[in-house]
Amino acid sequence: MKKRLSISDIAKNLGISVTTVSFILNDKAKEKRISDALTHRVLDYVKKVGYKPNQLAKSLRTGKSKTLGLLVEDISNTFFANIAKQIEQRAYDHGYHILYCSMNNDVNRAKELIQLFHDRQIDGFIIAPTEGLSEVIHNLLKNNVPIVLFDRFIEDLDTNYVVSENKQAAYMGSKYLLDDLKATKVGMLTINSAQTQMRSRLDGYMQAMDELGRDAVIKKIQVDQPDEVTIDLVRDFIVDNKLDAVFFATNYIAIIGLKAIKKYKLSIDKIVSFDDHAIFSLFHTPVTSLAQDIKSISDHIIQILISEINGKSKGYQHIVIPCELKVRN
Amino acid sequence: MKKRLSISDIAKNLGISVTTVSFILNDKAKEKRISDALTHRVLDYVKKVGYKPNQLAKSLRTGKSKTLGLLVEDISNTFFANIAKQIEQRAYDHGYHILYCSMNNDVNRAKELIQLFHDRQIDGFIIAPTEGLSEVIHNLLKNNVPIVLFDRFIEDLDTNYVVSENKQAAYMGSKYLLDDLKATKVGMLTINSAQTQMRSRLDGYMQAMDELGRDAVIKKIQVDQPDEVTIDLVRDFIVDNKLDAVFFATNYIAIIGLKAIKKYKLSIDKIVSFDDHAIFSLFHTPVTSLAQDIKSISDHIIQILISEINGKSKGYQHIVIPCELKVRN
DNA sequence: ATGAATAGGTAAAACCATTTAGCAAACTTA
DNA sequence: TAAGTTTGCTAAATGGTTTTACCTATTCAT
Repeated sequence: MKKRLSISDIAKNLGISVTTVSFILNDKAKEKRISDALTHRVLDYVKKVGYKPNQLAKSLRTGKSKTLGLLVEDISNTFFANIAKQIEQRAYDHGYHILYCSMNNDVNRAKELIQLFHDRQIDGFIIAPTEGLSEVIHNLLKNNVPIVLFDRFIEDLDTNYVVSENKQAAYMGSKYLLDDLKATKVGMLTINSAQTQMRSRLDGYMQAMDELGRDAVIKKIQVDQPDEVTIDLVRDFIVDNKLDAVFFATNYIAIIGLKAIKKYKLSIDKIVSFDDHAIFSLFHTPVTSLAQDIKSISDHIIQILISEINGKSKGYQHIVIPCELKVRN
Repeated sequence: MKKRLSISDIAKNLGISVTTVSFILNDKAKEKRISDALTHRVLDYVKKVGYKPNQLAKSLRTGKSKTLGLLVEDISNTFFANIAKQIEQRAYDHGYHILYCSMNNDVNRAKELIQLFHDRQIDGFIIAPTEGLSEVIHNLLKNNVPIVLFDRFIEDLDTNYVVSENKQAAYMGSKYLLDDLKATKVGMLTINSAQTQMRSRLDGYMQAMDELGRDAVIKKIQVDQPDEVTIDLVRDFIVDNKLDAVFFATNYIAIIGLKAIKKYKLSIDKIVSFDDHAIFSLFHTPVTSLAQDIKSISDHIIQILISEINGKSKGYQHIVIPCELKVRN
C-alpha cells in the first residue's frame, strides 16, 4: 500500500537535484558531465529501492508513449492472430507495447478507434485497412503520424505498406492446379471485396487461366451472410460449373468451402487456398496452400514503423513479400 | 501540423478559467454550480473545435489509465484469440483499452511484462496464469491491483477467477464416449502440466472411468517437443493400448492427435476434445467437442474487473462456467 | 439592516517526469 | 593575476489535466 517512489523522492533521499537523477537515468550522465561517483551512487540507490519512472509522466513530457496501435479486422482470425503475436514480440524487443483492436467490419467503430488511439498519443499505427478508412488514414498522414499498412493497401494513399506477393502467389497456385495437377476446370472462390490483396489474387488466377486460354470461373461470396447459405452457394458453384479444382482466396473462405465439400460429399480433390491453416493437412483431400510469410511481414512492419518514429525513414516503403506454396498430397 | 488544443487554449479562447472548463467536461457542471448558459457555450465550442482531452495528462493526474492488461500464453491459440476479441469488445464498451501480450511459456518474460504493465499504471490485469507466476501475482494483490485470472487459477492465491466447469465437462465428455458411443477403452491425452484446468479435466475423466470400473489410460505429452515426435507418441499410445476412443484435453493436443490418426490411418472413430475448433467438423471422423462459453467467460471477466476497479467488489469472485457438449457425427 | 447562505466562478497545487538555461567553483592559459 | 574554460551540478519551466480551497456578488431570512 506504500506509495510509489517518484524521481523527486530519489533526489531528496540522496540530497541531490531531480535534474541530476533524470540525467543519470536517461544515460546522459557523461554528456551532462555528472561525476562517475555520483552516477554510481544514484544507480545503486535506484536499483536498491526498485524505483521505476512513471511512464505516463514520461510520455506526457516527451510526447512519446512507446505504444503502437494494431488495428485488424478480426483478431480471432488465425492470420491476424499470428501476425499479432509476432508483432507484439518484436515491438517488445524495441521497448514498445501494443494496443490492439478488432474493427469487426465496422467503419464507424474503426474511425472512432483510430481517433481514440490518436488521443492516447500512440506513437504509430499498424493497420490492415478496410474500405472506407481512406479518409481517416489520410488525416493521420497529414498529421505526420507514422503508419504502416499491411495485408492490403489503399490505392490513393501514399504511405508505407507491407503486403504479400499476392498476384504472383495466386498465379503460382493456379499454375500448380493446371500444370501439375492437370486440372481441367479451375474455379476461384473469393469474397465480395475491392481490397487490393483480393484483386491481386484474382489477377494472378486470371493470368494463369488466360495464358492457357481457359475460361475463368469466379464466385464472390458475401461475408455477412450465414455460413449455411454460403455453403450451399459453394456447392452450386462447384457442381453447376463441373469444376474439378478450386482456388480459395482466403482461409476463411476455404473453411466454408471445405464444409460444403464435406457436407455434400463433392468429389473435388484439387484444392488450393491462400493462407495456411491446420485444417489443410487434415482434410480428407489435403489442401495445398499459399502460406504468407508471417515472420517476415511482421519484421518489416516493425522495422519500418520504428525507423519512421525515430525519424530515420527515407520515404515511404512498399514491401512485397513472397508466399510459399505448400504442396500437400 | 497544428498543435493539439489543450484545455487552457479552450479556457483562454473563451475567456474563462481552466477549472471551469474541466468541471464542465467532466460532467460536474451542476455539482459545481456552473450556469447552464456557460456550460452550453463551452460544450458547443469544444465540439466545434474538436478538442479532445489529453489522456496521458488525465491519467497522470487521476492515476487511472483506462487500460487493462491481458496476459495469455499464446495469442495465436484460437481459444485465447477468441477470448481476446470478446474482451477487447467489452472493455471498449466500458471505455477501456487492452494492452495484451503473449507470455510464450517464458516465466521471466511474464514477470517482466507484468512489472512493465504495472509501471504503465495499468488499471487491472486479466491473466491466464502459468506455473511460476504465483509470486509475482501475489505481489500485485498485495498492492491492491485488481486482477482476474481465467482459464485456470492458482491454488494458493486468493483472488478472482473465471474458469470453465472443467471437471464436470470432462466427465460429461467421457460418459458420452462410454455410454452413448459404447466405447470399450477410452484413453486420455493431456499435457504435462499441473495447471488446475488440466487437473480438473483429468479428474472428470477419471471419475467417469471409475464409476464404470474401467481402467484409466492416460498419456501426458510435452508441449516443447517437435510435433513429429508427439505424433508418433500418440500413435503408440493408441495402438499399444488398443484404444477405441480418445479424449483430448485441449484443442492443441487434439490437432496433433488428429495428425497422428491421419498419418498412420488409425481406425479410431470415437473422439472427444476439449475446446471447439473448425477442424472438428471437417475431419473424416468428426470430433465431438466440449466448447467453452467464450462470451460468458469474457463477460464475467470484464464485469468483475471493472467493478473491482470501481471499488464496488464484494470480495473475490470464483465463477465457474458450464461447457457445451457439441455432438458431431 | 444585518448576518448567513447560495450562486458562479477562479487561482494554484498536484501528478511526475524531461529539458533548457545558467550558476559557482576549480582549473588553464598567457 | 586576470581572463577564459571546464567541471559538476541545479532551479525553474514545461507537458495537460484534476481538484482543493477560496473569493465575490447576490439572495434570503429575520
